[in-house]
Amino acid sequence: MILSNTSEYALRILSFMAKDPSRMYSAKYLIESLHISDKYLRRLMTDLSKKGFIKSIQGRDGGYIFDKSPAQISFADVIDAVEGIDKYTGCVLGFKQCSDENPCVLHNTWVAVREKFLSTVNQANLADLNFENIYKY
Amino acid sequence: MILSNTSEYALRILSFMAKDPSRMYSAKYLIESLHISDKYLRRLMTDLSKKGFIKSIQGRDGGYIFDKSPAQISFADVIDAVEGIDKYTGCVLGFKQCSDENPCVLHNTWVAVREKFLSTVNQANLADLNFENIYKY
DNA sequence: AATAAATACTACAATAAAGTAGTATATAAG
DNA sequence: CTTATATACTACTTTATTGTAGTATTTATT
Repeated sequence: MILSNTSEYALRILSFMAKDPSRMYSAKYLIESLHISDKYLRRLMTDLSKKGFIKSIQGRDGGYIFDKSPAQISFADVIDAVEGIDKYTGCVLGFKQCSDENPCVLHNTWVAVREKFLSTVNQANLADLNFENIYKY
Repeated sequence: MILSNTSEYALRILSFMAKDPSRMYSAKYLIESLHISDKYLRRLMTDLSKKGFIKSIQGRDGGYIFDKSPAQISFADVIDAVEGIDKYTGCVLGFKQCSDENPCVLHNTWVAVREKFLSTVNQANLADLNFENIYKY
């Protein structure tokens, strides 16, 4: 996968929640629907709360609900919060000094891929998805 | 980085060698030029030999030389040999049943990114690079 | 044949990512 | 105020990737 597992999970959870963005989702329901392990999902949800995407409601009948409008959350925001978008902005051959002015042998070719990736994850937001298919595992 | 470290190293080494594709390169020279650790580079070169990209010349004054024309080696070939291209062809949200016929919420958006990536790595080959800048560390 | 200088192989070590266990804390409901 | 049920926290375990060490093998040179 291009993204890390954790980014993949974060996007999977948040895009699942975006289908009905004003309701509260319990950890249990998300775990059963999306087949992500209990403790791993809970830890990730705590992280996403701290980053301001969602808020958690503790105690009996608690769960998670969006704290920010899904329309305000781009995929790039989520990836950046979870694993850092910087991972995806560097030289494909790993040369630190590579730049537009000082390009590596593959720079111009690769920039096109990178721009496509970045523009897509920046423009795609959680409210603008095709909800005809919502997978549950 | 989108690619694994090992893919990055493999591409760095092979594109470096492609500047002068008929000469032999010793491990020592590649290590010094590209700052990849001794044993790691050697093991990777052995793998690349087994995959048919290069051949090794053992014994005194040995080294590595292309076994196949760089023009015949695409970036996708190298990535596939080193870490498997399948990692980059799946659903961005990790749903195994996601397909054109049964798309996940992000499928159509993501296909554009994936196609750009795949077409680029398939078309880019080791002979068709811009050698104005060859970095050495 | 001996030597020197190179690659090949096998096993191990270090690191980072992913996943798990157990306890603590919070809160709605009765 | 007690209980049930939820999330939060801390530490540990597992797995995959990356990197290292040491020995064996190969071969040009003398």
